[in-house]
Amino acid sequence: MPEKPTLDGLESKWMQAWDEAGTYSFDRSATRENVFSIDTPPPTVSGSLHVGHVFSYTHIDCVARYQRMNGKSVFYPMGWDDNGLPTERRVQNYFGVRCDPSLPYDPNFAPPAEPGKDQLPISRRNFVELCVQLTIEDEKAFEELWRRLGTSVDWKLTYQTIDARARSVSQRMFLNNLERNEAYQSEAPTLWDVTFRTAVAQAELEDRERPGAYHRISFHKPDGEPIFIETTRPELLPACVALVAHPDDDRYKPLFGTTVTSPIFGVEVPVVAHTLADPEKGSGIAMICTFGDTTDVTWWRELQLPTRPIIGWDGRIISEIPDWISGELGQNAYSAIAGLTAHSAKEKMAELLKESGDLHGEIRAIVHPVKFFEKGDKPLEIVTTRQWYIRNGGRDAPLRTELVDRGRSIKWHPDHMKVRYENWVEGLNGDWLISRQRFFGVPVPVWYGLAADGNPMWDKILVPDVAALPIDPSTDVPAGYTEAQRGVPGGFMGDPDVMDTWATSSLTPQIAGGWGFDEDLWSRVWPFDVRPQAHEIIRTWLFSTVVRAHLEEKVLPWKHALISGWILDPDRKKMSKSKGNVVTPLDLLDEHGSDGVRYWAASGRPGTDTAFDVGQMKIGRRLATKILNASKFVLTQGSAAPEAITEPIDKALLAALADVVDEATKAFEAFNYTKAMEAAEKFFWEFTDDHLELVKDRSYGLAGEVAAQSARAALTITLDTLIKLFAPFLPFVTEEVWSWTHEESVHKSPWPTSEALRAFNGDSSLLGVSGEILLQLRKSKSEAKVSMKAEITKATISAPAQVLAKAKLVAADLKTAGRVQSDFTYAEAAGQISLAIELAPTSES
RNA sequence: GGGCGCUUAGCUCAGUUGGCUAGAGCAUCUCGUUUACACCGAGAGGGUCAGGGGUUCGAGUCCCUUAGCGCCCA
Repeated sequence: MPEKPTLDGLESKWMQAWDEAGTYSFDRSATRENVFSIDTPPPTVSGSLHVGHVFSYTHIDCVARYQRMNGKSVFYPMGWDDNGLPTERRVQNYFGVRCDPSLPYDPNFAPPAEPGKDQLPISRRNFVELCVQLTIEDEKAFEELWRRLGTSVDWKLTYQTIDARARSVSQRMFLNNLERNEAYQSEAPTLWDVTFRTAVAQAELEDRERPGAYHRISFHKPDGEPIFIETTRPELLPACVALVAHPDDDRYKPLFGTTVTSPIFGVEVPVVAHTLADPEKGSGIAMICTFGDTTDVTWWRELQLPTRPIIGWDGRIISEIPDWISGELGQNAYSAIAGLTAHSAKEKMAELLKESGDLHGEIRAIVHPVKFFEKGDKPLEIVTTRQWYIRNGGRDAPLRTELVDRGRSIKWHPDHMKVRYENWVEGLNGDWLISRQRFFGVPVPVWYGLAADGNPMWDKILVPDVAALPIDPSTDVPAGYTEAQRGVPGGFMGDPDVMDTWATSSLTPQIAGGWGFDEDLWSRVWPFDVRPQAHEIIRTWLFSTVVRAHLEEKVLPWKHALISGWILDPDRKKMSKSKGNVVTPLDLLDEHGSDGVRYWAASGRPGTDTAFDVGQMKIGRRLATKILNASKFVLTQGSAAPEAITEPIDKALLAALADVVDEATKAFEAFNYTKAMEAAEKFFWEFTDDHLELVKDRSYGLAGEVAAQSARAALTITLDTLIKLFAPFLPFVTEEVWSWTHEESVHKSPWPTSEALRAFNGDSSLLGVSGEILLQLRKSKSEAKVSMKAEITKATISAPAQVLAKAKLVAADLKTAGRVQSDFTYAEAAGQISLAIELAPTSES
């Protein structure tokens, strides 16, 4: 035991010791009922480290540490989510390169020392190599933070969502889905990000309020009479396929079944009826285009309208003049907007309409919700492409019902988070689009046969042998073919796409748990006990994981979902980089200590958004310091056998402690780590402030050896128990204190139980009586503005007889602790305890 | 527009099935160097539990309603 204990240096000391001793190693001889398995979020390593990480990972770590002490073999792997768009973006900026899949691989390629002004085009394989290289660096920084924070992860179990095992699991699961017809391809209108030139899924969408403008435009009836529509997208006029109004709208009823002609382009389009047309909106009649928004897609599908696409994959107006525009005027107008971005085309179109006299009144500015890719910064377009989908109930009511039921049978912490899941599943409007036209991801593991004319036969899907996984169809060759047949008529071609990141990270339990490659491990961990995560990814990560487990095995992937809240800055806004209020987590850990920061994090209950508060971290650090000092005191007193405990107040302490143990245990079983910590903390401060002060002199031996032994034995038991109760939250200081008297780690010691403590038959109400008397003794000195050491000549305790009887049991300790010179006198009285106190005259008075 | 959550002391938050004379920490004020701890200790002040209505012997807690904040979904 150090002379002057300190928190400084505990992190590095114990990080290393735990690593060397394998303290957190998963014991894979344990069978399923003795395992606690955690499917923890693989963080996106290309993002920056922030306090949100520290926050939520502390929560599950507290639970993991409790379960470990509770006798479970804890399966707690860490993964890194490195595949996907964020990494591609980071590599582009970091190295100044971009992926051009048409280029050949350059084995001698080295990235420029400094990113140039223009991004250097490189082959896909070179690009992927850089992605892998950079993520390995990023992962080191992440691991360092996690270790520093004291997460009790088994680092031997780490995986990456791009590593060979993950790719293999992901591809194998996809092939299973394909075989069961749960994965399918479809040529369909798709939400498309023009910047990244990839399809995006419903789960990746977000609505953003954007300025727009209503343009009032006249179409023309056969008799030349105008009919007015209002649109925010006049540039799509050449893509118009019909006008639509509500079937009950008397203004337009006579027009249904007739045709009108579009201005400038002179294209004849039908007027149709559909209930989705809103009579209140604009003029009540709208143009349907290929495709302005998802409602256009619905109309197009349900009314079986033609397809007239004019927006290309790059978000610009397609250059070639469409064949449905025949007149010279229309063709010239189209040429004027061809090649422009949607934004520029809109302005040009407005000009042209003004010239032709078909733009009426003022352009009316509005603000309206526009769909964006959550990682993108241009509005999504809708283009028709061939994509892969996985069924998720989005267009299949029975499956949807099954998935809603699955969600309901998860034990959510807090419970109300389940509605997020239900809202999402019930609002799905299509299957899960999993193919992405990107590069750094798990390839869609199929090839297609090429017809004699060289065109792909999309329905002639060539699948790899499971034993060959993972594969890359752009370099691997399907069975029965040779590389020479790639891209030639009668040969084959690889699917050029990769899968959505979520298509792989929805399989983290399978990847970490050994599905398909370590059946022994799988049988010990599956289904997992808990999925900890933040609420904003319930619709993505949580839901997609449920989908995959349901499709594969008709089971839930885990029993519990532990949902963390967000970190809010002091203005109650979500912490974000753009606001410049993100704090570097390592600096925080340096300044307040890992235990201090963990204390703050653990004070945020499941699902509750929590203010970023260094004050709480300071309190946590103070608690850790207090634990050091109180432990030093208790352990310096020496110990004694439990049988030595004879004093009623010592037994009372243990009885109260038993209640705390039960409370903390019950809270942990309900995943309420905050409540468990608060119970321990409240008791600890009462213990140090009152009980230690009360029994200190007796413990020194001032009342004889028998009474001293009773105090010491009770103090030791209490301290040991408290250290264990704090261990899940403050792993460093508790380990330090524990190590003074134990060989084995506190983190592998058994969680305390209350039975042994209750066996002393203490009466915990004694603590309340002694505490109240102690308070009044102190108060009398405080009000007299004298030292706590000042002597009291006489004190009379007034209380009901029952209470007086209890007071007498503690009188000896109270007398010495309060520096009362003569024995207490007692007066029976109804009501609260009250004291009449006479202070010894001080030298000044 | 639909849904979920929140609103309790200056601040951050507890408050179980209604029993509360509403708690804690921080901050504030006063006092105290006491051999575990000055990164300390002791004591004190501070609240119409967002507003309104209802149920009940009794409401911070249950019901209705209004307002504000946050989030999810459309």
